[in-house]
Amino acid sequence: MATETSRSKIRLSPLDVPKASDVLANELREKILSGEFPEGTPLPPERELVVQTRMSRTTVREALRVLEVQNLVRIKAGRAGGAFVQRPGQDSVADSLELLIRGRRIRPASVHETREAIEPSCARLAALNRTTGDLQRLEAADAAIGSSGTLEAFLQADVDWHVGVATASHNEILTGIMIALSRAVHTVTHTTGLVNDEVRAITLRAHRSVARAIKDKDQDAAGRRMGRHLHASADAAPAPGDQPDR
Amino acid sequence: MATETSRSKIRLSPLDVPKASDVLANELREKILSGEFPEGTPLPPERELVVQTRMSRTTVREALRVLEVQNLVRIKAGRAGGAFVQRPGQDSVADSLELLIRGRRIRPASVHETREAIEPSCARLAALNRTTGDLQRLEAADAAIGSSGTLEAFLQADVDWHVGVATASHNEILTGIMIALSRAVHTVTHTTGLVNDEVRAITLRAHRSVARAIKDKDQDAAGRRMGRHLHASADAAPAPGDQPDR
DNA sequence: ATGCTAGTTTGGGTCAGACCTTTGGACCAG
DNA sequence: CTGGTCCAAAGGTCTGACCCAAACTAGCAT
Repeated sequence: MATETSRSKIRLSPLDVPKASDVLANELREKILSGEFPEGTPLPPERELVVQTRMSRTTVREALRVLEVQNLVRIKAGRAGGAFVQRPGQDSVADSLELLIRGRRIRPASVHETREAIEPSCARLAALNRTTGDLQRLEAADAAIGSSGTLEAFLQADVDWHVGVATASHNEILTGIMIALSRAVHTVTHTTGLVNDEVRAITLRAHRSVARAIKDKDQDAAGRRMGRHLHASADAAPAPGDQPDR
Repeated sequence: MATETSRSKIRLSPLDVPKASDVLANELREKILSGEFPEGTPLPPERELVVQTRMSRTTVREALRVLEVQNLVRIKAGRAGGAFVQRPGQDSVADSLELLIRGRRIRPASVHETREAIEPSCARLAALNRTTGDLQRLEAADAAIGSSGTLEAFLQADVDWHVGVATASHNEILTGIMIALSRAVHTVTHTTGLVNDEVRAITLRAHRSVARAIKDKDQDAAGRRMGRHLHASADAAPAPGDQPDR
């Protein structure tokens, strides 16, 4: 069994043979991320890239498609169209987190757990870094909660408020994560949701209380109140033994 | 300036005309996420999809490529190759966060801020949910820190330990985020890093102290100590005015 | 029988070229 | 000022061919 077929001691680590389209994609990605291509720059048209790279149009297109999926370029058709450089935003993080949550069947409870882990910190940072513009946005979202509205409108306003707090933290990473979590919560609650007037009133009061702390730059109070708010709404939503996956 | 050129009040939201390849990609993505195609299932070969969907191979390939970038399938060449269904893992979240951090020139300070926001919560959850296997992994990482080693080895071990804590929280979302942040910190520190024996000793002591709390299921202590550890290492690393981008 | 070697098959990767569709602009008619 | 017509640029799709990689298979030589 132990047949050593090699007569030479020369050893090579397994070579990777990258696909041509990946090579191009990587090349372009580097130039984008390094800032060599600032935002909005149009990449050369596909047929132009073909002659420059000596690759086929198929390959060039695949590379561009990859970058598009990664939200590094936006591709428009038609005259004056083409691939335009874009900096990746919080949305792309949100997309991939959404895939993770859906694909892995992550329990809503886990999502909530994550929010409880993160949002108080968001609130603390918001209290530290908020601008007056941030405060206005929070108030606007709250206004939409109290008044009127369908279930859909309520959920949207609630999400807006929480994302607003994250934005006020002026930390783009946390903001991206919160956008993702909010989306997930939104869709889940949409189906599970029982939302009556009492819930609205309670939510509104909690939000206002947190917002006041943020306005007063009181980090501790902001974090503490946000924690309580989340904990309370966790109790309100039924903790389902529905899909006890992991 | 206020020229209202429209005489009609009828408003339509912009219609999207999805690309054929996106239609296919979405279709397949749904079936994957819904669990209809369990992990490891081979999708039909490209040429087979062509006859089933009546699309060209180009289009089919583009769709598959999209799914590959989203980490929903793994594509292998050669006989018995093809596209195999894969559930998205923490890595894909890490990838997109990495793009965000690099592409937006997020300051190392912001990354650290995010860690300080998240890791104490990870530690608290770890204290709640850790298994004995988790504890062993933490010890292993710490062993690698103390002994020997190049700068590279130290950083890797440190990252492993922190990811280990996240893993012990048994919250896949937090784990994914931590993997991403760790990677980012790793590369940054790699260049900036000043790491002497004293730093190693201090790091080791802090880790052990957190690990003990996790072992004892003492949530408060775990969270508190992790917070202090991060705060301390933030001071150790120079707070650079290097790239004060935003 | 054993073990290497050369085909063979299945499937992805790349290429070249044609044609379709979308979009912006220019120009013209009412 | 409005609506039509046409053109050109650029992405989107299709066809069909060929090239490579991987896994199996059949011989052939020892």
